[in-house]
Amino acid sequence: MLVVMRESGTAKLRRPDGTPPRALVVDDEAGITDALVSALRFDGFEVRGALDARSAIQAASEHHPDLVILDVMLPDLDGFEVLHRLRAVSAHVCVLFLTARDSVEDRIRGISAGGDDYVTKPFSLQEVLARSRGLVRRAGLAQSRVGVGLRVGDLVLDEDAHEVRRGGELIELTATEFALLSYLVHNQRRVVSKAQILDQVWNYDFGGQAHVVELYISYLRKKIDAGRAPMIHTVRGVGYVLRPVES
Amino acid sequence: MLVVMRESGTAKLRRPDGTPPRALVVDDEAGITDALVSALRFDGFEVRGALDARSAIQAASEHHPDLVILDVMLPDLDGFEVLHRLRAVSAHVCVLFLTARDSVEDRIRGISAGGDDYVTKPFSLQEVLARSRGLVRRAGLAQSRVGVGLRVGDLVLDEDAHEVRRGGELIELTATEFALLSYLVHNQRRVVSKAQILDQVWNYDFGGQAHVVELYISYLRKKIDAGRAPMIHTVRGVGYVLRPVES
DNA sequence: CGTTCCTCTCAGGATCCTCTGAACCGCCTG
DNA sequence: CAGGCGGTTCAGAGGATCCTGAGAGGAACG
Repeated sequence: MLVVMRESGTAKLRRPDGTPPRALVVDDEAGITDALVSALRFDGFEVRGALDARSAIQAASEHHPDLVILDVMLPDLDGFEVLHRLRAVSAHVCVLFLTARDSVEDRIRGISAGGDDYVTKPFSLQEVLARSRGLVRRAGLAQSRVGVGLRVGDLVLDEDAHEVRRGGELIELTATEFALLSYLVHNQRRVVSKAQILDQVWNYDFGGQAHVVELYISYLRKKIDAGRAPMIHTVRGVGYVLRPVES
Repeated sequence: MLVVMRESGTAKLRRPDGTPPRALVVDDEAGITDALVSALRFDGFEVRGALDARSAIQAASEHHPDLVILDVMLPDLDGFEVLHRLRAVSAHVCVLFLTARDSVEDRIRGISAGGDDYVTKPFSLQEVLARSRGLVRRAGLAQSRVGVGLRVGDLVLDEDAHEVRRGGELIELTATEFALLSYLVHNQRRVVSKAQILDQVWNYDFGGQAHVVELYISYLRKKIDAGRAPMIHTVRGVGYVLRPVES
């Protein structure tokens, strides 16, 4: 259904006809919907947003998304009822549920299957993006695992296996370190500000200071760049950038 | 009728013409149907779903499935009657019955001859998937048992024989341990969350906490990894992953 | 109907991760 | 040259996460 096209290290998701994959975001909090819509759009999806179940089903029947990001708690309809109707419209759709941490979590269980996944609120945009990419990729590449790894120079990042290698050597990263590096890899050769990093990598309810970013950059350097030609560069007053060595 | 194609350790079911095997899921509970459809689809089947006998027979005559997963208790028609009509349409279709625990169990036992099987509710998705794979594989490979074993490094898992070996040595596992390992093997090199594991390996009505998963991972480690290079790895805050030793 | 085995709950303890605070460094500017 | 600013790094508290032993309850089996 979908194939992965390589292009200078980053894998780009494409449908068989060459068009970008389509996503639909459904959440009644406009702020969250907007953030997800623009994040997914920037990541190469063609996206629609909806604030309630009714318009979500409407949008799905016009737009035929490959992926639906769906808040379980909607004002008008139950999330599972929505899922069933969505499946009736387009059978092959993947669903990524958004749930509150403790309340609905257990109700999800027992219903979600291979084509579905879920993320608990509050989440980071990177988390949702990573899961979305994973779902869509797996839906299209059931028979092949080629193209999963992202490459920057001799740095390879496998989001499925949660694995990072530099020059073949496996590097152990914590969850936050991995999310940060993943963000840098997806934005390689582009300077990203500390504010952007905070927005994308940390949970949206995180109230802390940009100092954490500096700290985790420092951690990453120790693990990724240790004793090697550095790939993580500081652009003073602007942010950070990940570049392949020597260019 | 069907052959097994190997690809880097995991076996993939294929029909003789190279197309994926076709399945039809019939259950009047939409949640169960959706979950099974999605799970089978991600396992490589081409799947249709139906909520009642009438549309099931309709779908079967259009879709010509190799496998039908059939709830015995349907609103409009008896499951056995459905089976009879399905067999009229396509003679050598495999049927996997879904039955309530106590009600019809013994009647099924008599009925289920000649390659058919049944699973009692509440079931785990892994259980249904394993039986489905088994039925379809046996229907296509009556004379040969090649390709049954799944391999990850020196770990070999035979779903038919319910047998696990590491480095040739036979390892005794309980039913739950086997189901968990089977799930990990089918998702080798991919990190799976505790929530995903609960969804797939435990019965869908299981109300317990994700803590059980940790417990069974611990059991598995003692049996699989004992005194050897570990294959089961914890990814803190994310889940677990099964990897062949040193790669 | 008794025995055995399996499954799950509970709780203690160990480990690891994350973030705060503060010291330090170097560059730029006044 | 002094001071300020941005960035880096260290050390440690607190918390989250995970592991494992002990044991109760129940299912399966003879």
